[in-house]
Amino acid sequence: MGAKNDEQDGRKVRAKRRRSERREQLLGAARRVFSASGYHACSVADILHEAKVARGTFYLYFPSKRALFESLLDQMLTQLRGGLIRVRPESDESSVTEQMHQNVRAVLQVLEDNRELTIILLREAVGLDADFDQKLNAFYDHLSGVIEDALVLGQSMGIVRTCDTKLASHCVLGSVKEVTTRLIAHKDCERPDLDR
Amino acid sequence: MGAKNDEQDGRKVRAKRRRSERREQLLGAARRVFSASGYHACSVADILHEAKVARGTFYLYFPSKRALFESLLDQMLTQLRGGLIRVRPESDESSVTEQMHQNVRAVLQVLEDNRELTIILLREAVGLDADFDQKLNAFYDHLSGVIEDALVLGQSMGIVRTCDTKLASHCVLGSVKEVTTRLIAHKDCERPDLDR
Amino acid sequence: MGAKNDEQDGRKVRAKRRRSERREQLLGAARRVFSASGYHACSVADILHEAKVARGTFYLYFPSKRALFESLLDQMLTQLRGGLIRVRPESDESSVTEQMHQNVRAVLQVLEDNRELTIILLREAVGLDADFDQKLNAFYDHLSGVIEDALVLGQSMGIVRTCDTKLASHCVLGSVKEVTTRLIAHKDCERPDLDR
Amino acid sequence: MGAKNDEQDGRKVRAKRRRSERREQLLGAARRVFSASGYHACSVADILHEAKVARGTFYLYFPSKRALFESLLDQMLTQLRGGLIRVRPESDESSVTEQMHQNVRAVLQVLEDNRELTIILLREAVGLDADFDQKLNAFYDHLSGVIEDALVLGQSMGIVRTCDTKLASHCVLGSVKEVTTRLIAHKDCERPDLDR
DNA sequence: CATGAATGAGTCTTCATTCAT
DNA sequence: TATGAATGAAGACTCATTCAT
Repeated sequence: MGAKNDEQDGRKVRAKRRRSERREQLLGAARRVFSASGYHACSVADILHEAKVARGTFYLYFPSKRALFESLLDQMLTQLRGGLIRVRPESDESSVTEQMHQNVRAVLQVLEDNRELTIILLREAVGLDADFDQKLNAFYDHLSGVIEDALVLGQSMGIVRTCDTKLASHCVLGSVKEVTTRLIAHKDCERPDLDR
Repeated sequence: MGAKNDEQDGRKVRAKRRRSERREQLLGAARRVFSASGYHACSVADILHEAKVARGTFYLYFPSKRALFESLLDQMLTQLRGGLIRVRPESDESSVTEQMHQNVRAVLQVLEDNRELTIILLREAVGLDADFDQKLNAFYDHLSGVIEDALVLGQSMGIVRTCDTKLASHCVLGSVKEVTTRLIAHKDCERPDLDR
Repeated sequence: MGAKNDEQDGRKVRAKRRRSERREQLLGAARRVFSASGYHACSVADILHEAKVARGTFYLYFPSKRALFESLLDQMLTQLRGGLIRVRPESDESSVTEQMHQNVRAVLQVLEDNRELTIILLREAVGLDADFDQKLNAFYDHLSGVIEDALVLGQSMGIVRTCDTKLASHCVLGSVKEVTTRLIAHKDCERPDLDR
Repeated sequence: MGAKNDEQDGRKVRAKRRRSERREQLLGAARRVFSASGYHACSVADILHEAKVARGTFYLYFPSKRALFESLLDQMLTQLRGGLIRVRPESDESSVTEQMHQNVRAVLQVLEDNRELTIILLREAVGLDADFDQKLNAFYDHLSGVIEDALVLGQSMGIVRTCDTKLASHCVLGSVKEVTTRLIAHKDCERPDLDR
């Protein structure tokens, strides 16, 4: 009996693994084709072809093309959020600056490691649809909030010039976006790590 | 004889006026629907409906949906370029800062006056198609060039901190884009005019 | 009074002349474009362009594109019928053969003089529409009837071999059509006048 | 293992059969509607309706309406070419005449067995488009070449009267075309097999 | 009479999604 | 679970014809 259960469990586990592998296979293919030709320019058929998977299989793993794209976006946002730390006040000034740099570096690292996803984030996900826009906005608000906190802290410690921190945070965010856009467009790998 | 020619000429002039009015009518309608639902989400039929114009009429003024969109984009880029002045070196320091502010104000003004076109520029025209991307990039390069010149000048006069001017220009550009995006999204009309 | 009537009459006559000139202008243009690209491949716009006439004007002279084509076809059939003579029995044998040759020559002459119309007759008017087909068939029946009569006569005089005259007439007709088709296609102007 | 492969193979074979059945279904429907109303007069929708097949299915089997028509035409030409034998010189005179008769009979047989395709060949495919014209011309040239060879051979054997064989071959071809046209138009099934 | 802007029915084609095997 | 044939709604675009000037 136990043996039979074990056997079943093993089968289930293996099945689950296979399932998530297939999913990943599709996500990877989608990442490539979306980043290459854009959401609208590429059809489900393109993804299928890239993933070497049959039509019906696609809909076994994702309810729609749109949902697949959403997964891709979420994947990106999660990774980005993961690398982010909230800058903590510390007695040591250098430590604070260091934390900020670390954040910037982390974000840039993720962006660079996932060039395809970055393209999708900055080019394809913009203006696709109201829901995506909201999701992106929420993320950017979060990001800009983190930045603002850091700036406020910096101001209180005298490291950062006095200014409208909210506005400034948007500027920082915009700067990062713009510079990244340039990077992925031009593939010049060198970028100075002095951001502001 | 002269009378007949005059008559014909008059007719031609009126015809030309009516033609450009119709064109504007279509452009206006397209501006509204594109900015509301995006390029892909809205069909030619939507524009037709908004403009209260028949199907065939559309193709009398534009060879394709894409071409109409291009006109819209060009319209925006032209306006934006028009408001821009190249910052000139002057003996007076305040004058230089003033010129830079003036530029920023001009750009923001155009953006604000054409909320719909701005949305199209910042949201819809991104990642649409290789040709559009190129056009946009060229424009942004131009813009960032103007900014860089101003920064270089500012540095030589000691107004601007020493830094990588190219990178800085991208940051400024990114800041403007991001802030503008926020503005058109949130409709909070007030924004400080101190940029950097 | 008489003078006034004369004046009016003169005006009417001139008007009528102008009218038929315009008509001819359109027919000529249509002949050219139809023979060049075929009925379906060429639009009313093409005819307009060739005739240098405005859109509305077209419908002042012809109720539809189809009607114009019909006029063209009728024009051709009339010309062809005109050149045709019914072979008459004569005592003189050579005279009969001569009449038959004359007919063939007349038809070929018309066909050659109106290369464009011939193309239309043999290529464009085939399979266009049930009505046209009927009209064409009627014409060909007439033609084949004339031929048959001649053959019967020839047989009774011992000039023509004994055979199914109806079938033979179709063969003669088919031969003429095929050879003509070759002629207009290859533009080799020489053709032997021995037909059977 | 073998079992699994066998299973797959079986499936593939059945799929291939179904595929060509569907294709035939569409070709058949197209044959009917094209021969009834002509290429231009009938829309893809008409074929769909006749074949009781969905819109998308059509484009799964043919890239375009034009391509489908081309398949139809090719089908006809292939059949016609298939029934054709090149007349071979033999010592026996009767054998040669017999070969020629056999050819004529074969062609007429194919034409009669495929009334719809014949209509398409003789009525619809004429003057459709430059490419089709070329294809047809090539075929007719081939045909007329075969006929000419036979005539030359006949002349050398004294069976056929002395004349311009090239011209005569066109006449024979034209005769066959014309007679066939009559046959499919009038549905009188009997025709004498003495052709010339 | 002449003009040409406006019309809208009609056509082909695409593609995300479903479903029988 | 995997497959891929079938589906049909939806889209862009054409063009013969009408009509106000």
